[in-house]
Amino acid sequence: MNGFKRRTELKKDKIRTAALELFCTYGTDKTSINEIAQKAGVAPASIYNYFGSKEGLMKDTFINLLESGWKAKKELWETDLPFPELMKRAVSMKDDFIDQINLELLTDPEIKKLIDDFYERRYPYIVSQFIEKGRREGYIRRELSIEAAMLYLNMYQNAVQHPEMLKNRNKNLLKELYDLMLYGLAGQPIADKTE
Amino acid sequence: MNGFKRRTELKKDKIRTAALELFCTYGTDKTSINEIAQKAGVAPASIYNYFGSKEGLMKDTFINLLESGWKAKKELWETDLPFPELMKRAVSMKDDFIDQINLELLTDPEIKKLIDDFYERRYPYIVSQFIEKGRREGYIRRELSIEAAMLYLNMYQNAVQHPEMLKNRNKNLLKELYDLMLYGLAGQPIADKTE
Amino acid sequence: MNGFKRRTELKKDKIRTAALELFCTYGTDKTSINEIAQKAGVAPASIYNYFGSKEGLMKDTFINLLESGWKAKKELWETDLPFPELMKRAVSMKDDFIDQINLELLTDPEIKKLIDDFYERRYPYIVSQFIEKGRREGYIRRELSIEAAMLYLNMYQNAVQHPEMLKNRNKNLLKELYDLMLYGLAGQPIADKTE
Amino acid sequence: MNGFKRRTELKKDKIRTAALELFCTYGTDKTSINEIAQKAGVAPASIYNYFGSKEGLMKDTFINLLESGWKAKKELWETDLPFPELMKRAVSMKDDFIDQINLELLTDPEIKKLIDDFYERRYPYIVSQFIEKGRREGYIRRELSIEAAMLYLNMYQNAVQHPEMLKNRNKNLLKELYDLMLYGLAGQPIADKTE
DNA sequence: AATGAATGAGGGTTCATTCAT
DNA sequence: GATGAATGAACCCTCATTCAT
Repeated sequence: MNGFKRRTELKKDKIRTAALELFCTYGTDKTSINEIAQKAGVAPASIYNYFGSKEGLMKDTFINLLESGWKAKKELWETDLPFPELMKRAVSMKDDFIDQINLELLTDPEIKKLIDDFYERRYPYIVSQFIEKGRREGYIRRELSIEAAMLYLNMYQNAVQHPEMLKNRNKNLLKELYDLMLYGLAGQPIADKTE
Repeated sequence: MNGFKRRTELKKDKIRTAALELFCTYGTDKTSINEIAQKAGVAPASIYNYFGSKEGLMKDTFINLLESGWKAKKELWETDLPFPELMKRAVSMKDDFIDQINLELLTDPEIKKLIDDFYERRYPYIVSQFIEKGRREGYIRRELSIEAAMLYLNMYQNAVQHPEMLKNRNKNLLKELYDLMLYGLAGQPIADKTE
Repeated sequence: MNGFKRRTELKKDKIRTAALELFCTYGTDKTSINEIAQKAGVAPASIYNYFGSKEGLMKDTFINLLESGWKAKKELWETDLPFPELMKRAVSMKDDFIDQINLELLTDPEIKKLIDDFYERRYPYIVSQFIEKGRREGYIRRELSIEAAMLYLNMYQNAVQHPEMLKNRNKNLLKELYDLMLYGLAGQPIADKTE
Repeated sequence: MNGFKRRTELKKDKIRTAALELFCTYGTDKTSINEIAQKAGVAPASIYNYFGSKEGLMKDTFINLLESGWKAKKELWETDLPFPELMKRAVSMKDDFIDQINLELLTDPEIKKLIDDFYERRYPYIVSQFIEKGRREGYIRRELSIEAAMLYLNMYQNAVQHPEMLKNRNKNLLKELYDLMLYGLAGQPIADKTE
């Protein structure tokens, strides 16, 4: 890559960074192209030169987010942590993955395909590995389907990352939630092994 | 109530209905007063006559939603269903209650007070009754806190009502989720008693 | 006048009173028909029944003001006060007469005629009497024209009633102004005879 | 300054000119951004690009007016004209200075400060010089306060510039007014030295 | 290639006025 | 005749996008 393209790539990244931060802080709707341009130190028109439209920039941002989130997740799964600890970390992992960016983009076929790929192939694969580990270590009963486990994980993730939850971050409450995750309303909480 | 006021009330309701639907579909930001007016078959200015401002309409919509949701919920809790059935219904009950409408309204003191009242008094009361019933019937272990139970319920509710879930409404998946609710990842699913 | 018409006249007056007060406080532009109606305790449509339009109401208000102002002024001139005192009172007399109501009405021929009548006939008549009195008592030099005297009086009236003047109502400043009125920049102030 | 900025500055000035004229003719309230834009030959949105808001444009217009008026006034005072001529010119000098633009802007702290500076420092300074000159040349009696002189000048300025006065611009009337300025109602007019 | 300027389309809101009862 | 409801036109303003340099 020559110095010309490198400088271009640098500017694109500055735009991406600015956009991501503003999008996550104020939402895509409340973030104007002008604000992004100003924060990135470029002219508004440049954003159009690079990304075509606001939706184009959102798409780019979203895909980047998805991929980097995927990478982090994959790294986590590939560690050798004991199952309960892995579970806790997976659940509490910041996941701008999917929630931060509004779903109205889903009309875009490229995005739709990516998300489908993600949900149909990549995510199930990783979750099935998670479940397999859980089974091997005796924490997950055999008959649980992957779909149910995926939903269950997402559910916990949403709950744990809910603003109210984050605000009153309460150790006991979190511990109870993790117990519920393993044993449900009826089951017996086990003695804590990791904390 | 004379015919005059009745017709007024009717129009107000048409506006409310249109607003609710559009707010829930597109979000409050992406819904313009013009759209609402058109869908309700009134002039935009009429909405201002009735509700003062867009925020006023949002407030009205939100409060209505909250109260009618509360009423339905209360009725449900007061039935005599066995605990697992009650749990399923509570969780699958449509609850635009709080999630559908954006939280930036929370600046309004009236709304804030209502929500606080709801979360500090009404909701805990009902959940504590729910838990008590679960304990009596042997489905909930004694040491579970009300806070954790509230969170857990909300979590399931959000999951069950998640668009994707609703789209692929899958009997088995739901059943698995309910099992997870009672017994977690590790526990033993019991033979289904209600289905 | 029967009871019917009397009640009608009463309502009209309530509207007039409300309108005058609001017009003078906020200006005619910033006063809405709805506000007037509410303050007067009638329906907005009633104002249209009585006065035809907002401009109609403004016209009515303006004429009333003009006439009542005229009456007060006339009464003052007909007293027997010594000239300097008369002058002070004339100048400091609250004169919503002409300034309070915006001049864009002047397009209306009826108003225009009234104002012309006022400025061409009634006001010169009264001022000429004032000047005559001033001359008789030795306070006004003989060669001063009526037009100039009219302007001069208005000028002082505006100055004395200027908000800033009213705010810092300063006895000495006022006294100086009255001296200037009689003797100008160059002349000798006389010993105060009235205060 | 390159051609780019020059053209921008030109457009800004076109907007300023259009705004000033319309503001003075119809008042700031009755002048819409659309009208200004049309008269200036730009898009309404451009006005917002340049001045931020209607209030911003008003502020700019007002400050420009104030400063340019000040400059003209200062130049006048610094000439060597004899006192009566100076006085005439000062009074008849077009002074949109302060009266033309509505006072509701005074909420803006920047404007408020400017006006205060003007009325507390700049204007008194110039008037005191005027008075000093008048005294030296024997036209102003020694005991007259600066406050009174300021008021007196303003008063004449308003009168001379009053629309009706301008309409019927009458040489004799004006001359009488200037005599009144120097000698009041009672004093002796001097033989005219300048005309 | 990069930019600052320019804008059209649309948003929320107000209000004098008319309409239906 | 009196009213509350209803509205069209206009206002200020924002912003994604295009244009001229």
